[in-house]
Amino acid sequence: MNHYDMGNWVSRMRDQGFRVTPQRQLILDAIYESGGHTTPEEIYERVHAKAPAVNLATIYRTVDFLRELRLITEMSISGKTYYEIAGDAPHHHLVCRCCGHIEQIDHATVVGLFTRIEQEQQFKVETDHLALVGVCRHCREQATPTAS
Amino acid sequence: MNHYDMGNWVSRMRDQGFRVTPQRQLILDAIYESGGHTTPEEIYERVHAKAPAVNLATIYRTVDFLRELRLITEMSISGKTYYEIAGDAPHHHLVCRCCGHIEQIDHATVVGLFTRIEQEQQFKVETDHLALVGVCRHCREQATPTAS
DNA sequence: ATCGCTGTTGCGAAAAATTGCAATAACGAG
DNA sequence: CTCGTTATTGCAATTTTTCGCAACAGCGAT
Ligand SMILES: [Mn+2]
Ligand SMILES: [Mn+2]
Ligand SMILES: [Zn+2]
Ligand SMILES: [Zn+2]
Repeated sequence: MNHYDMGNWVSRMRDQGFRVTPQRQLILDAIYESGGHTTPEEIYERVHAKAPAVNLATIYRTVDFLRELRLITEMSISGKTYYEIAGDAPHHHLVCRCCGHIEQIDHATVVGLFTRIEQEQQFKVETDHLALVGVCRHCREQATPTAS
Repeated sequence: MNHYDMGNWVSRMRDQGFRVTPQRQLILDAIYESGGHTTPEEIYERVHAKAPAVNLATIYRTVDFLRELRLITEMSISGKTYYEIAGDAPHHHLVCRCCGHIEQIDHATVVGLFTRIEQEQQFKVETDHLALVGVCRHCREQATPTAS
């Protein structure tokens, strides 16, 4: 037993016919230890430090695999792709296109929209990591001298 | 005069110190003619048919440029990047992760969330092309035999 | 119409991400 | 524990996307 709910996903993985490999554990660990949003390249470096034999292609394949299993979430910010451990409570982000600052908002803020779409369109929204781009409070003040 | 509001963006481009080149017109045309969401590769083929000399690198650079000018919108669906002419009214999409079907929803559906975030967090959301992933009506019926 | 400044492009090279395939190893059965 | 099946990995080759830079060309000024 290490951290998060390891042991849970181990059996869940095996039950579905997938295999629990040291590579998958290392990669999941690396994402977890990175704390926040991390890139395949960062994951690779972290894993490579412990296990130099692990190939970069395995990183790409595995993050995709872990995402499909919903153990991690994927987010694309200005072209780059980031991964993060999927906690029990989903969260989302506001990304400032001026200063690049990223702030977090919780699921409750957006879930109203999701349920309304589900009621009106019978479409079950499952997005668990949204990135809304815009202008943050600080940059708005700066950009507005007096006018408008 | 051709279509959309050409002539408007031409001067807007020049006013900002950018140049109106045949490549940029061809690429904008290609995206427009594609109708819906299109990829850099598709844009390239379309442009290449008319002007074989245009380089693929120019496609990538130009879609980025046009996106910054907000003449087109960028959307990432399951890893792939798509572009589309930015109409006067923004719209968004519901993407089914089972069948891949994409349906459109209009800005009014989501704008409530945006204004609420603006009021509560002073963050001005400008996202004009959201892709919400989930399960469409059809796939939900199929996947639910009787239970739950 | 010509000139000069500098934003853009084409081109080749580099970097990032994906894929096919043979070798490896997880893990259920005996 | 040993074996056999087959999911997974490492590796090399491909494909996709980005980058540096010299040549080119848009466009304002003359
Ligand atoms: Mn996050
Ligand atoms: Mn669209
Ligand atoms: Zn900002
Ligand atoms: Zn569907």
